Amino acid sequence: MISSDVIRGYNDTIILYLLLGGESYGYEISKNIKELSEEKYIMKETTLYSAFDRLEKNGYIESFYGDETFGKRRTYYRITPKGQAYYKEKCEEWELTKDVINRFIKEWNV
Amino acid sequence: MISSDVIRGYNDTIILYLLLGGESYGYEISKNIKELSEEKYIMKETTLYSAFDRLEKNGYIESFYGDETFGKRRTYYRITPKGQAYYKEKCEEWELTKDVINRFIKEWNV
DNA sequence: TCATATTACTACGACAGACGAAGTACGATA
DNA sequence: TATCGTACTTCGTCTGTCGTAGTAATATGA
Repeated sequence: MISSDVIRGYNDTIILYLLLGGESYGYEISKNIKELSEEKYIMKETTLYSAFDRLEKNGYIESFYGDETFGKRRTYYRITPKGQAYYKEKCEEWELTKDVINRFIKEWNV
Repeated sequence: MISSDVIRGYNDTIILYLLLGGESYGYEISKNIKELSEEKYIMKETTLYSAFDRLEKNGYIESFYGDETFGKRRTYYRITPKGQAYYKEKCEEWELTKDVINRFIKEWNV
């Protein structure tokens, strides 16, 4: 399992990535993260929803209510152009980060 | 420049890596990080020294005073066997983390 | 029919780690 | 005499994560 301190800086990016694939809502995104990571990373609910707030405050996503006539009402999110630009930036940063951290990592493939 | 939230989970690992190369002290480690990362990552002093405290509390490093007869007295650190084991663990975790985050990253090499 | 599970959140409070600002202490150089 | 570089230390703030708990609706099974 991956410790949250490691992935911390990428929670927002992970959410934005999934929203690039179309509008979605909390519970679905949570399941998608679990699936795509093959259970190796599970984002906690509170972490997820606080990330939505932060992303919306920054203008990276927009929220709206679904028109479900059944079940509990969902809050849907869609990525904004600003969010897409931010996502792209983060992807570039990631390549740099990988490169830098790798310099401090040894390979133990013995 | 790399944002600190990203590298957060690896500050301890970075320090341990440098201590694997031999005993050292804060200021030197700070400079080594700067050099090895080619200025792409600069660990803040407060972050560095609080990491030392944490690492020592966890038994991953040991501290001792240098016997400088000039200049301000340095606190040296050396990595313990427990610290080496922890470092190794972190290296393995890093491979997993890279793999997971990569699944949420797009390549923009256009 | 009653309990439990699943979906879909919200609120609250605690905690850890990063970091800015400022200060201390020493030596070397200009 | 002043400033720069070395080598830290203290203090307080902020952000993000997360545990706990609660709400609200539908679906499933005994």
